[in-house]
This record gives sequence, C-alpha cells and structure tokens, in this order.
Amino acid sequence: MNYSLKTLNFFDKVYYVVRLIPKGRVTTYGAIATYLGAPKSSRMVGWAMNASHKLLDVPAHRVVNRKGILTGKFHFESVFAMQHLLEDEGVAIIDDKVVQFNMLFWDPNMELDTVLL
DNA sequence: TGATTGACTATGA
DNA sequence: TTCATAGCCAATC
Repeated sequence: MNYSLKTLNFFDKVYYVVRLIPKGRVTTYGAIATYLGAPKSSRMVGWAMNASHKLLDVPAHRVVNRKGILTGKFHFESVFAMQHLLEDEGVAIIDDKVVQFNMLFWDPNMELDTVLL
C-alpha cells in the first residue's frame, strides 16, 4: 500500500475538501482534483467517492460533474437519495441537473485559501 | 504483472 | 446542448 502516502493523502484530502462544501452548495470532481494539485485525476475523485460509502461524513451528494448532473446518484442507496439530499439543502434539481449550477457552484480553489498540499 | 475499469473532463462536430 | 472520442491515473481483478 504504499507506495504512496501521496495516494492515501489524495483520498483523505478529497474527503476533507468534500466535507468543507457548504450546505446548499455543490462542486465538481474536477474542481476538487484541481485543488488537490491533480487536475487530470478527476476520475480518482470519483473513485474516492466510491470508497467514501463507508464514511458517513462525506457529503458525496454535493459533488457533481462539471455540467451539474448528478452522475453519481446510482451509487447511492436509491437514485433519488442524492437528489433528495440536495433538495433538502435548498438545491433544486431538475432532470438530474442542479438548477443554476453556476451560482451554486462552490470552487475550493476560489473559496479556500488554505493549501492542503 | 498487465489489462480493465471508472461518481471525469476537454475538445471537436 | 448533446454526442462521440481521446486522455488521464490509481485501484481492481
């Protein structure tokens, strides 16, 4: 396993950043990956989310793809769980897409000054 | 060890 | 906006 504390840190950082997402806001896999210094590893963020199933603290529902589509909903308990969680936080969802995604988008690169690396 | 996979993204049509 | 394709990189098998 190791080979890389870096890799492990990557996952941990993903969880850390995701937990920082304010309620009622959303971000993207790419934004998180970029913030972690690996803009090309957006898929790894998704992979981390997949592993985050065990971690109840990770609000994976606040992470969508760059179009604002809830592509990860199928990985939740039900395909409506993700949408419902977001709506409960005040995020409107229509046709699996975040309404006014551009406004609700929370970019860690812009909002956070802390450097985790 | 090597090939496949995936909650993605950028680009071009 | 949507569709298809290519590139990405770590985890899985």
